[in-house]
This record gives sequence, structure tokens and C-alpha cells, in this order.
Amino acid sequence: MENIKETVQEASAETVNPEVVKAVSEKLPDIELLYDVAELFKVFGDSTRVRILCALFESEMCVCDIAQVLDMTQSAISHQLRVLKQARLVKYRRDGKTVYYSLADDHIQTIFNQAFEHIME
Amino acid sequence: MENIKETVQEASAETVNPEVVKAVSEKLPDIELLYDVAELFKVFGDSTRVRILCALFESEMCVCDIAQVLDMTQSAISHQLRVLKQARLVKYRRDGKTVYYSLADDHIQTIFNQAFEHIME
DNA sequence: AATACATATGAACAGTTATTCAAATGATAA
DNA sequence: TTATCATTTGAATAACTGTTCATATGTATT
Repeated sequence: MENIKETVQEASAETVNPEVVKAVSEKLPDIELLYDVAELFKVFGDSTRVRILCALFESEMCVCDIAQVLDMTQSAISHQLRVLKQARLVKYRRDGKTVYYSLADDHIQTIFNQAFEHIME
Repeated sequence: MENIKETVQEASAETVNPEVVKAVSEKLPDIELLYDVAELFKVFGDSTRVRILCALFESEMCVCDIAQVLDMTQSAISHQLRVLKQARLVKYRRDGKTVYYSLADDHIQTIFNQAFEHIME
């Protein structure tokens, strides 16, 4: 009895439009690429990191200056810069005790501008 | 003693380049806008939602067909569609028992294409 | 050497989130 | 009505994430 019910339910979840399912399945980009896209957006999906990146749109900056602009702990900023570094979104150079961070890529600003436009409809 | 040390440390964390701090602080977009941008990217920052959106680039689809394309539970898909709905990224229409979802906005695909390009360097 | 200081790092904690499971809607057909 | 089925929803769980605090690095200056 229960087996039958299970079978029926599974069958019901099959498909409504088999042609669409097939066509879309074939056209859908490689799952690894989609995973990478999600990873990139995940990095963009935090307001602290967004603010850091927007600050770097204007000028390269050292950690303590970024902390001051965002009114946050130097440690918190450093942790987030690490995430941005790992995602290859920022690069850095050392000058004595100070480390200056800057954008690694121009694409970033383009993506952000699109997002700004989307939000402002 | 400890008070002095604290004061010194706080002073040290002040600023390296006051002009840069001032200029960037003034140019930085409104914090609410940056928060909204982060919220948008947060929605994009999950591979299931990315896959759903990419599927909808091809065609409108009902929930169970999306579930089949992604090889996931219909319930999981429904939960994620709710997130996408709340973010106004998808719209839906009802046809009998079936609910068809589609993209709410063309900007989405543009943003994704930029992300694809960025990833493929 | 020792001190000062900008930055980085590790552990811990609190808050968030995606999926699963079970149950509830909403809609059609018998 | 009752049965069927696509979808939604709520609660629970497990995994993840951002900040804080304390401490460690690395570099220059004395």
C-alpha cells in the first residue's frame, strides 16, 4: 500500500512539460561555472565588502584608512580583505609598515554599476 | 599605564592619509544603497538560485519542471522561488494546478553575463 | 637589542541560511 | 463530495559566516 502511494507520488513529480525540461537541461551552463558565479556573488553579498570595494573604486587605500572610512575595526576590515584577496578581487602592495589595497579588476565596477541601475529601476 | 597604552593605540589607528579618507568618505554612495546592493548580490550568491535563474533565461517553467532540471526536491525549489519572488527577480502566473515562473527583469541576465565574463577572465 | 605600530590571524560566539520532512493550501476532475 | 496532485508553508536541523577579542607577524626606528 505504502509502496504504491510512494510510486504514485514519485511519478507525479515527474514532469509537466518534458520538452521544456529537456531543452532547458541541455542549454543550462556547466554546473561548475554556475557554482563559480554563485561564489563570486556570495563575496559581493556582504555590505562591508561592498563598501570596501566601492571605497577602492575611488582610490587605493591602506587598511586603517578603510577602517576609518567605514567606521569599523581594523581587524574586521582585515578579515574581509582576506576574503576579497582570495577571490582575486583586490591586490595589495606593501610600503613600509603600511599595506595598500586596490581593485584587481575593472569588471567589478561594471557589475556594480549594473546592480545600481537595477536597484534604481 | 594601561589607559595610556589604550590612548596611544587608538591614536595610532587614526589615519595614514587624512585627505584620502576625507575624499573617499564624501564620494562613497549612500550606505542604504550599498546595503541594497549587497542584499541583491546575496540573493545571487547561492548556486541553487543561480541555476533557477539561468534556467528561466531559457523559458518560463513550473516548479516541478525546475525541480527536475536541477534534480532537487520540489519543496527546496519552492522555498528558493519564494526568496527570488521577494527580491522581485521572478514573477509567476497560475494555470490550473500549475504555477509558471519567469524572469521579472532583463537586467538580471546582463549582470549574469558580466559575471560570466569576469570568471572566464 | 627593544619599542612602536600597521596588519594579520586564530578561536569563539551569535546570527543567518539552505534543505528536509510533514502537513496545509488551492485547484481540478470524477 | 472525495480524490488527486502541484505548490506552499512551518518547524527543525546542520552548516556557514561576520565580528570581536586576544595575540602574533612583520617592518621601521631608537
